[in-house]
Amino acid sequence: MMLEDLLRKGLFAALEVYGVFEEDINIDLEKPRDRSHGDLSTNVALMLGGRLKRKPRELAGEIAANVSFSRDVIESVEIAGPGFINFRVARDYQVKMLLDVITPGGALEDIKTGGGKRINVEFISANPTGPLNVVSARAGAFGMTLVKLLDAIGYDAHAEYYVNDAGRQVTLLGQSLRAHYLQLVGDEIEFPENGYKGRYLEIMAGELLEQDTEAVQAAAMAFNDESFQRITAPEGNAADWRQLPEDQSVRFFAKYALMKILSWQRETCRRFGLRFETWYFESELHESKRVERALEKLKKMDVTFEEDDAIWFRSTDFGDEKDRVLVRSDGMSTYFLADIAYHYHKYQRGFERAIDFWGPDHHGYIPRMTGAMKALGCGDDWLEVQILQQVTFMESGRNIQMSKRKGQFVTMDSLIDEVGADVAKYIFLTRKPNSHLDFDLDLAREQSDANPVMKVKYAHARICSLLEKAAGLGVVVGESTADSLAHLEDEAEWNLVRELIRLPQVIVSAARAREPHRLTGYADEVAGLYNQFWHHCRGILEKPAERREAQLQLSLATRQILRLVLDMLGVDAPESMEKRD
RNA sequence: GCGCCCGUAGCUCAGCUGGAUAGAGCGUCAGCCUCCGAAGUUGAAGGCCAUGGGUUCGAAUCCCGUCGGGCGUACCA
Repeated sequence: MMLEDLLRKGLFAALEVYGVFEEDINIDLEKPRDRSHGDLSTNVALMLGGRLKRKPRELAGEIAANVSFSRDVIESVEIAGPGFINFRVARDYQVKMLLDVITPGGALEDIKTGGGKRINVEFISANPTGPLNVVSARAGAFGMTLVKLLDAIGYDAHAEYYVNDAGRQVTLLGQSLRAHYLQLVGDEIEFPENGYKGRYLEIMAGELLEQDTEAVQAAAMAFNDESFQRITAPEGNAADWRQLPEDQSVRFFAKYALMKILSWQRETCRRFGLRFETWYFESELHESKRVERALEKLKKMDVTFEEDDAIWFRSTDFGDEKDRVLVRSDGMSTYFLADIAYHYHKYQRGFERAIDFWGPDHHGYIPRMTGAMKALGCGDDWLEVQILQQVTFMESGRNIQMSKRKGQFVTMDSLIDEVGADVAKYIFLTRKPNSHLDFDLDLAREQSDANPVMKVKYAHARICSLLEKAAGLGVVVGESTADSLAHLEDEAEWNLVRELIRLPQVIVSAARAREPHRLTGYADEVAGLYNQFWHHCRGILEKPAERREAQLQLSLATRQILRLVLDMLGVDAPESMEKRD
């Protein structure tokens, strides 16, 4: 049983005389900021004071006198301030907790309460009309870490990427590439209005010009594999495409562009350490008639109506501010309908819950989408949308406007090239999801001490170095046991222990709140406390055997926990780092 | 106009779902390596938590108003 549960149980036993039971109140136990206030603290007396018409401080005194815990667990119970009850946890018990955290099958197993339920986490899902830009990097870092967090608390989380390879934008993409291509061969052609003007399409057109059909087919073969088989190479001879009727040739160009761009996007994700179990293609929804079937289902649920020759969804019944079109008056289905079909298929694929990460420009889309899922009977909470606020990129003190059509944006690749995936991910993950983020590219490029991730990596490398040195001296660091950790003495050591044993609850709270950034805060805290311990307890290897053993064990435990957290953040934990001047 | 998000140190941001004296990094100033890794560490300076009310034992945190900033308000995707 976790310590908190143990304390709650004891407190409720003491509260029975007041007629207060578990269902009446939620007992908070938290780690006080000030260490003189003990290891854990509760405010029950303050919460119950008003209700029981008692002075909180007196009530706290009574409760404190009535709770009984084994001395092996709780060393002392004190009341303080306006009526807090503070518990001091026995140090032997803290050691026990630490062992429990670092031992396989221990505390980190106990928090796996998800029962293996499948959760779909969809993120990035950028339009396949250009290279991924840096905005996707933030979503990638968040999504991937959330997947790992959910797995850590016992769910079966599934990373998914939705590819919008249908609709008008794809046609526009084909027209754009075709225009670039024809311009290269000297044809007079007007560039499509709102076409994609990025350099990458110009370059792509140039490459295409040099390739023969076989090369294109070979590229398609290399691109396709079992996990990613949707877009195939366009048929026919590249050189002949310009001779075809426009609509046909546009389709060919679109297909080619999609293939190339998706291969870029996939490669960028790979470089950034993102793994998607599924790349889901919108085109498949149309081909498999899922879009039509979703519409039929909605009609059957009686949440649609016809007006002005269009078919509408009664999203106002689900809290939306107006009803939304599913099928336009010209008979074309909307993106919204395809999206409903997509999410409904997620539901049918057996996910207990779906979490989507969207940009702030889509927040108005939430009520209609969650509404549609409710209408289809998926359950009120089945679809959960997390909005990731905007990233503003600063360069030379100015904002960079991101526009794919104009071809002005910072690519995710250039971010990885310049600051490295680790640094980028860590920085994104120190911010909470719903706040705007100013990303200073100049600062990031400097690789300076402004990178908080370095402190954590450094602490890890330092521990590795210490353990290596110990091994070189013939010092054997054995199994971690209560005995081997029994000789911790210094306050700096206990401070570290207290932080290390918080790991399970940090993971649980970060996962439940969908706030992966709590992990970076924790990593930073652990690294800082280790550094303090380090400076305060110099000369570990020269100490008497028992002290040395305890401190090496503590270092080992710290390293294990840092590795685990860094792994969740997708950040490498290096054995050594280059020394700096 | 309406809706959503945000406003915390000079700058970039945390603040563990309402707790005790508001935190970190960068920048500034002053210390700490003949010693296991100084990308570290110890300390100083820097705050009317945008603002005015409310809720209560207690508010940066919850509610309402105001002011500022971002985004959205399509038979686009």
